[in-house]
Formats: sequence, structure tokens, C-alpha cells
Amino acid sequence: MNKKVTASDVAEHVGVSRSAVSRAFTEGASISASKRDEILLAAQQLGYQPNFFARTLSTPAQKARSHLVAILISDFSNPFQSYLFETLSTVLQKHGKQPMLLNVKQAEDLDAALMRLSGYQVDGVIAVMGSLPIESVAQCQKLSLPLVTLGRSDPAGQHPSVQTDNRLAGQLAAHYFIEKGFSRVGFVAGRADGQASTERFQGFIDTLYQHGIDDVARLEAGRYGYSAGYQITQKEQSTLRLLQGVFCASDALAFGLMDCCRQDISLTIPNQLSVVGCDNVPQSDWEGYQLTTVAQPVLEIAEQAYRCLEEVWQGKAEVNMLVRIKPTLVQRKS
Amino acid sequence: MNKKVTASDVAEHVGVSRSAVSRAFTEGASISASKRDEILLAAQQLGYQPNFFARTLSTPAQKARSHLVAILISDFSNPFQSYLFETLSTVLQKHGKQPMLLNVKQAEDLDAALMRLSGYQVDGVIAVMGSLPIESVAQCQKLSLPLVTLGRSDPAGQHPSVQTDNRLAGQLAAHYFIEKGFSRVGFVAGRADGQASTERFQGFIDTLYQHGIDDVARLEAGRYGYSAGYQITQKEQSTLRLLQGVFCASDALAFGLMDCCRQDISLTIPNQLSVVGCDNVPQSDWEGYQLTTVAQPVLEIAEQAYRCLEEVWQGKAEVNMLVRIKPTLVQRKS
DNA sequence: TTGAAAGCGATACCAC
DNA sequence: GTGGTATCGCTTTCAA
Repeated sequence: MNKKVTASDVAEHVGVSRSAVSRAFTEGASISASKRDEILLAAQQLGYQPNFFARTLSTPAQKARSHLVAILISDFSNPFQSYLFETLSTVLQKHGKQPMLLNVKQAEDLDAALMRLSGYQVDGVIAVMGSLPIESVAQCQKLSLPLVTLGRSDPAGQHPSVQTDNRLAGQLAAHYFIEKGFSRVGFVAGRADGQASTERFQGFIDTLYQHGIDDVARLEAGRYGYSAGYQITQKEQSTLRLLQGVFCASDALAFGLMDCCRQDISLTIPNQLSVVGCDNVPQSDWEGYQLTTVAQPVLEIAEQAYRCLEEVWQGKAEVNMLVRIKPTLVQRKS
Repeated sequence: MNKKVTASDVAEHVGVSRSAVSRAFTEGASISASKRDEILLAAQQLGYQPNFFARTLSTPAQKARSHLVAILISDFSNPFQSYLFETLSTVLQKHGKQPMLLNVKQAEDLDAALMRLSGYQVDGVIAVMGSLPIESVAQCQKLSLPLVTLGRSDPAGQHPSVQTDNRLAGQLAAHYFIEKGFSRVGFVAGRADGQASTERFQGFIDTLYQHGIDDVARLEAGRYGYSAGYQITQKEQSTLRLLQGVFCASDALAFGLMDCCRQDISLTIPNQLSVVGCDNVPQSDWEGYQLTTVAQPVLEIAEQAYRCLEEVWQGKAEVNMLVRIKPTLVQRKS
């Protein structure tokens, strides 16, 4: 294995000082164009890459940036979290940041894990959905780690958070059913203590109520996943058979529901039941589902999350503590 | 925002030297137990965490470890890549490494991206499936980045790679059909130039041939994804209708195929067609699919990949350049 | 066991 | 525009 190439090596090779090499790599530094080119070329040949750690070290603490951003995620099996993770990583890379991953589920001790992140001098932390228990927010502050949470509001309002307007999501689903002239509709709930599920339900029934529909069947799946959707469908066949439309707290629930209907030949539900999901994960667009769903604009969420971090970095006095993202209805065949 | 706490801060707080603080954090260093405890406690209170970058700097170059490992991935929409990525990150964390992510698709310039990784002093790079074009292997060597590739053999044999025995995968599928007494079987191919697809096909037909079956229908999906599976099924309905069993080059292809069959009422295929996938992604176990599939033992792949890196780090003379993983058949309802 | 001092790789400030 | 030098936070000899 070759030894690592340092600035001194390049300097020696070209016959200049280390300072010159450093300047060659600094935008707008005071150096002649010819010398810069010469140095950059030599660097290329030698395979020299400035050591970011050392750079962070020598740069005045306030301005120092590692360009490392950690993404916290708790559940890859949740397709929406997974999708959001992917999008976040893409957005970070686009902005020249290096994504680091922290799988919270896997971490024995979250506070210790956060501490380790701080040891890597990460510039910020983005916590996907429910990946950061409120207890650990304090740890981030203690370590002065800029934090942005996604999908959960911070009760104390200490850090920015980006959230989809879940009530609006429910409203959109309700309007969709109303326009179709449905009066017998239902809701499949996710986690009982889930903020998203609860808010979506509220928006849903509020709007229905305003249109004279006050009898909404509520099925408790208990979780957001595919299996939960499948199982609640089996269990509540008789209820579902009476409905014209059902709004699911997540796409995964909707997939489970649809598949259960398809599987059981006695359940002729699919022909008469209109299913609406929530999230718009890539799978909703698969030929086999073509799920009508309330889309969380994942790209916008990711971009806004990044913007929040940027504002914190810039030390803006007025950091927006709650960014609300408007969902939209994506109508497909279901 | 609080200033970052340094070793000097802790030293001053406790009334000892920086050296003492450093020793307190070094396993088996020469320091009295009482003093160590005192320092560790103070560190805890102040929220002190050694700066890994600085540590790497001061440690003799050969021994220095950032404990950062980069995972290269090219396509999150591929469920197997995604699954493997998740597993890899889990395994890395378990071994005390910090996963960094590099989405290759997103990277304008891969060589530059690799260079940046080297700037972060990553200890190693794990490239998932086809995420690292052969041209870039050289770049890794130039930057002396330990590299392990997954699922693609290195023609030059310059770096270790972990691969599932794809021929065996095809053999397993064939044996499954043979045991069922099928004689009319087919294969759905993925990418035309895909090593995995090709090898699986070879193993499949070889075994069939040995058992007197030499007429195997081959459907060209062209890609590994769900849509490809769906579309080829639509297109080749008549062919499929004649088959008893079909082996798909990936689970995603199998899902697409199954869904297409379910969708089209005229296609009564599902009742008579036995589908076998390959990969065993989590979705194969969903109630709606229950796909019989040849499992790639993802956890083992990840562990072996890590072990390869470790061997390189330890400077072992005899690094195993090709680790072959044995797949197994997971029988479900399909 | 302990503290002082010399680096690690890079940048910033200072004279020139 | 250029090269020396102090410095960042830490580990590691080296004396004591």
C-alpha cells in the first residue's frame, strides 16, 4: 500500500512551499495562475488530496466545516423512510456534502452514537421521522450539533423541523372521495400514538363532516407496514365490504390491503373499493398497484431540511423552526 | 452555540495535563484508575469527545484509522441493492465503523468523489454490485483505498470480492422444478450483459439438461426491475401459458410477473405457474407474494465483505481474493 | 504514573 | 505573489 501523499510532497515535487500548495487549493487565494496550474497538475499526478481533517483543524473553529452530514434513520423496512433517506443523501451530495449514516435501531446507545458523530466533526444531523427520541435532542444541543428533524415537531421549539401538513393530506383524501360522491368511507390507522396517522385522520374526518358525512369507519392496523395492512383487511372484511372508499395512513398499509383483497377470491372488494394511500413511495406507481395517494413531496422535504441546516450554519437569527410542506393528491387507477 | 470542548478544557477542569486526558481515553494506557475515572467523569459532564480527525493525524500513519468505511451504491430502486446496503451499514456499525454513503449515480465524477473519500481518510470502500466501473478500480489503488467489491469479480484480481455462487443459484431453482416433476420451464433474464443473470441461467439450464430437459424458454426482460418483469409477462403471455415453472433472474422480476398475472383476469397463469425468484429480498416474504426464491445470504455477504477489509488492514499476505457465498432455496407458497 | 514537548497535515497570518 | 511560522486537537516519545 502506497503511503499517503501530503502537501509537503507536492510542494517538494514542484519546488515551492507548502503554503503555495495550500493556496492552489483555495478558491480566490493570492497565487499566480501558472503556479496554480503547475501545482494542481502535480497533485493530480501524485494522487494528492488535502486531508479534510487537518483542514478542519487549522481553519478557525467558527468557519470550519467538515462537510459531513449525518442522516439518522430508524427503520429501513419502512418504504417511506427508505425513500426519504435516499432522497436526502442525493440532495446532500448535490450540495457537496458527504452523507454519513446512523442506523438508530442498530445503535446500542444513541447518546454515545451521537457523541461519536460529534467526534467526526459532522456539520449537522438530519433525523428522519421518528428516529430521534426527544430525550436525545438535548444531547445534540450539548454537543452543539445542528439538528433538523423530519416529520415530528419539536415541542420545545429548539431546533428546526420539516413536516408535511398531515391534516391537509387527510383533507385531500376526503375531497377525493367526496367528489366521487362516496358517502361510505373508512380510514386505516397506523401506529396508535403516531402523530402522522392521527393528524391525517383528523383532516380526513373534519372535511367529511363538513360535507355531511359523519360516519367514518376506523380500522386500527396498529402499525404502518404492509403486513399490518394485510392483516387488518383479513380481520375487517365485513366492514370493508360495506365501504366505497378507504384512506390508508400510509402507502404500505394500502399495498397490504390491496393484496389481501386480490388474494382472497371471495373478497370481490377491489372492484368496488377505492383505495387511497399516503406518501407516494415509488412502489405506488408500479403497474400492479397504480395507487392513488397523497404525495409527500420528498424532494422538497429534503431540500428544505438542507436549507434549515444552512441557515443554522450561517448563524441566521431567524431560523424557521417549522417548515410546513404541502402534500398533493396523485391520482392513479386505484 | 457552545464552543467545542477540547482535551485542554477537560485537563484544565480536572487540573491535570492534556496527556493525562489522552491517556484516560486510551485503552491500557499508563494511568491510575482514580485519575482516569475522574477525567472520564469530567469529560462526560462537559460533553467532551475526542476529535477523531486530530487523533488520526497524530497517530503514526500506518496504524491510523478513521473507522470510516464508505459504501458505494448505484441504484436504490433495486430492492436487493437497497437491502444489501442496509445490511452492510448494520454490520459496519456492529463492528464499530461509521458508514459513509456514496451514491454513485448521483456523483458527477466518480474519480473526484473517490478522491474526496480519501480526503476523509476512509479506511475502506465497499462497492455494492455494479456500482464501481472497472476503470475506477485503478483510482482506488492510486489513492491506496482498500476496496472490496460485491457481486462482481475483479478480472485483474487486484482486490477482494465477495460473490454469491450464481451458477449454484440456477441449479437450485432447476432442482426445485425437477423435483416437482416439471418439464416445461422457463427463465426470465435480467440485463443482457449482467453477470448475475447470465450465470444463473447457465446453472439453471445445465442442471435441467442433465435431467433430460433441453428445451427452456428464455424471456428477455432486459432489466432486473419490477416493471421489466411486468412488461415481459404481458408481452410473452402465450409463452408463459405453456409453462409449469419459471425462474426469474431477480425477485423484482418475479413480483412484476406475478402482479401481471393477477391483474389480467384472462391470465389464469397464477394457478398453474410456479414462480421462483432470486435474491430473497424482504418483500418476498410479504403475504401477497410468498415467493419461493433462491436466497442470497445478505448478512453473510456483508460479514465477509467486512472480513476482507479487516484482512487488508491487518496486512495479511494471503488475502482471499474471491469469497464465494452459497445461496439456498427458500420455499414459500408460490 | 506523570507532565513537557515534538510532531501529524493543513491553513492563516505575517512579513517580505 | 511568495515563503516562513504559529496554530488547530490530539497522541506519543522522553524525562522526571
